[in-house]
Amino acid sequence: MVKRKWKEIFHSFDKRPTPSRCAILEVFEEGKRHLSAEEVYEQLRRKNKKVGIATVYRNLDLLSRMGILRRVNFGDGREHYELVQPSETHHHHLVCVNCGRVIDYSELMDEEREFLDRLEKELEKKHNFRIQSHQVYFYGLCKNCQ
Amino acid sequence: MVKRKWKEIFHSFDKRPTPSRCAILEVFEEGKRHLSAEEVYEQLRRKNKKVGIATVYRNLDLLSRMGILRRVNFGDGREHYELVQPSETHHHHLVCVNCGRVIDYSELMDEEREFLDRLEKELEKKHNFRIQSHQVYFYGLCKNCQ
DNA sequence: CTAGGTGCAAAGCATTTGCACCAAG
DNA sequence: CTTGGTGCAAATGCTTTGCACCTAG
Repeated sequence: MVKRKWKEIFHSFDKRPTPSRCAILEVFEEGKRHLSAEEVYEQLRRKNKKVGIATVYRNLDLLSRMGILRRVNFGDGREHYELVQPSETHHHHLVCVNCGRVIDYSELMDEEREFLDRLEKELEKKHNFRIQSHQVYFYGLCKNCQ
Repeated sequence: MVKRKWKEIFHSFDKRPTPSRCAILEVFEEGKRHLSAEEVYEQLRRKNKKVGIATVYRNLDLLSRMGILRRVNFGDGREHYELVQPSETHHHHLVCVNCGRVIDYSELMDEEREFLDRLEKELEKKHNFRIQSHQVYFYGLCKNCQ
């Protein structure tokens, strides 16, 4: 089931909540995080949804432009996508430089948001730049790779 | 001229400071920032250094693994590289989502470092993760694109 | 000499595009 | 019936690799 809110977003962009698009959103709704296009395609096949890989790419791009998904890049040579949670203004990752494992974290988010908000205001003024979002990545070794 | 410190790093990795490698480092030393492989290649041609593009890729990778360069990704489909400044433990960017322009900034770095250091310690303990570095990206519209 | 480096061309991958066909408003 | 959406295959673009040749220690 695709949330009413999403249908509204689709219509506000003059786009249709097609079966392919809903199926893709369902994959992310089921708890899968930061998936690559190929991984989304794989999940769809596993659920017996036949969607071409080109359609997956086109819709991941569309959903990102609509603000439903967010592109993230972990330096493994392909784009990954994750659901933008309604209450969330940003989202951060620990990336293992050895095995590529990615951990999402939310520690100290309040403090972090407070600090980054202040920094954003400063940067906007100084560089005449309108900041829309930000991403923070930590790189290192996960417990298995140390 | 390639700094003595770099030669030492090369030798500690059992690699040679070849003309190609020195020429690549010189491009970055001349103030060029976050260049793609193709852009490095172009700069070399402009300086009449004949280095194959494959060698550029191989050496950008090598220099990154040696910690002399850092890979950065601005979401434009290719990797970029920049010099790691000796005194610098991290480096941040404002990326224009419209034209792709990238601004480096250094405001509030002390406060930022203090905050991020604290966050890193917390994350390391909680996730048993050994953090080596981090990157912060702000996305938005530059003054020309607003 | 001998391992490390390089250039060139070919190969590899992730992603995009052209086009004919399908489907919803 | 007309615009938007899709599948398929071909094309693209960045990056890597195989291999023969070159070069510094």
